[in-house]
Amino acid sequence: MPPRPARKAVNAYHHGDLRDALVQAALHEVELGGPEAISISALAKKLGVSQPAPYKHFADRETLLTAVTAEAFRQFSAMMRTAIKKPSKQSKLSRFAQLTLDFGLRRNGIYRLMFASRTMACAPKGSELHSAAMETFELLVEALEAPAVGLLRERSALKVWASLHGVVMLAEQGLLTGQVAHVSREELVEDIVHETKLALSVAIEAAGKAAS
Amino acid sequence: MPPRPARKAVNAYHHGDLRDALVQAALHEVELGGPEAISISALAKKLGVSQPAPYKHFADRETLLTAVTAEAFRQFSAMMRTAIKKPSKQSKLSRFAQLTLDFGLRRNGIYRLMFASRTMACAPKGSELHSAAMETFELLVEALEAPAVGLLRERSALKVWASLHGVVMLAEQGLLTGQVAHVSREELVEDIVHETKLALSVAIEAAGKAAS
DNA sequence: ACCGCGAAGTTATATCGTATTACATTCGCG
DNA sequence: CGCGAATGTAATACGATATAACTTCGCGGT
Repeated sequence: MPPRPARKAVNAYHHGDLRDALVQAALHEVELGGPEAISISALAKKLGVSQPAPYKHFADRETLLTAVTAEAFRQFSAMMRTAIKKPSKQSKLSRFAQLTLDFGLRRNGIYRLMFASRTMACAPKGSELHSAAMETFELLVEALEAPAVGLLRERSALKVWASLHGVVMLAEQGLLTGQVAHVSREELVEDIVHETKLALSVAIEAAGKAAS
Repeated sequence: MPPRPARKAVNAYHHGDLRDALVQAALHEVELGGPEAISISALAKKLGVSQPAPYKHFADRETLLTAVTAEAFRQFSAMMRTAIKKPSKQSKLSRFAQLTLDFGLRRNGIYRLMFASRTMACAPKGSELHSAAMETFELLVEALEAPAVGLLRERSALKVWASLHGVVMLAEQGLLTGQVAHVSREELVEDIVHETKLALSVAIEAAGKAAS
């Protein structure tokens, strides 16, 4: 199952698993300073290898970024998967939404890498990255806990996804302060969740009536 | 009213209005290649001045970016202002929304500078940039065409803003393709507009009853 | 009229990050 | 064991940011 066997450091000359170490280290850097913060040479120095060594594993900075983004999506998915699995007082959708907001603010650097950088836009359709992102989206659809009626679920999921993304961005950019300061982020998210559920159930019912 | 008198090129040595020329040229570059594309030295070369000349007007790259972003917001606001002024079959909100989507996709580089870069997040509260952004938000509130009841308008505006932003981002990143390809962007936006109006009128009515 | 100061530009240079090329070391497999 | 592929290093070119020190010019005061 693991694509790369993760061999241990073989000796002093060969690092042993530089590729993976690079991705992990980069993820750490991105968490602190965002996508712009990662520097090939800085990573190389931190890992104790020569500056051009990373280029044996990644053609350029962009390629590394893409791999890091894919890893970030996998971690995000894993988190969500466990979160919506265990029973709770809240609905799955609500937990998904609140966790996304939390992730987006706490680990904003990574969030921006995933959702607000050019990296995603450049990912070809079948790529590792694109697949990882689609899988995350599937989790959201699942969190809706609604029957599959046409593409109603997918459409609702898109709207939630978009709204959540917007809230995170606005919050992070300080545009949720000022006049609307006491509309808390959490409240706003609950609003979105609530409206989404309502709209979806109405749409499903309407579709049901139309069919009968 | 104009902060800078825009003097003409005085002679061969002094450019005359380098500051403004830099902002305009940068805006052009951003439109093509996004925020990362602008390079002080490239701009200097394009404008026919020496490479360090821009630093007489902007302390560093970040500062230039901030000025460019503010200018972008002003242009965006101006566009919206005229758009929601003239009468139309569509509602003001609908036009605002569709125009935002259009702007976000057509002039994506600039859009990303405004809404998806670190620049905004770093703008202090009273800054030129922050004010320009707030003014744009006010236009959206105006486009809602709803009476001011508490902060209900502002809350709705935030939700629309967030949703629109999310749709633009998703569309641009190719995440609106695939299974949900035939849910068109425009349709999605109309959905958002419609739901927003509905939710807002319900909330206002509820507030009215609670008061009586 | 002139002087001089400050704004705006220039040349030269330090520093840093990306990326390539040519060379060295080690792994693993026949 | 020995050879090729993978992986790492050293040396280097390039381009961008940024600063320092010097130059040019407009303008306001005397």
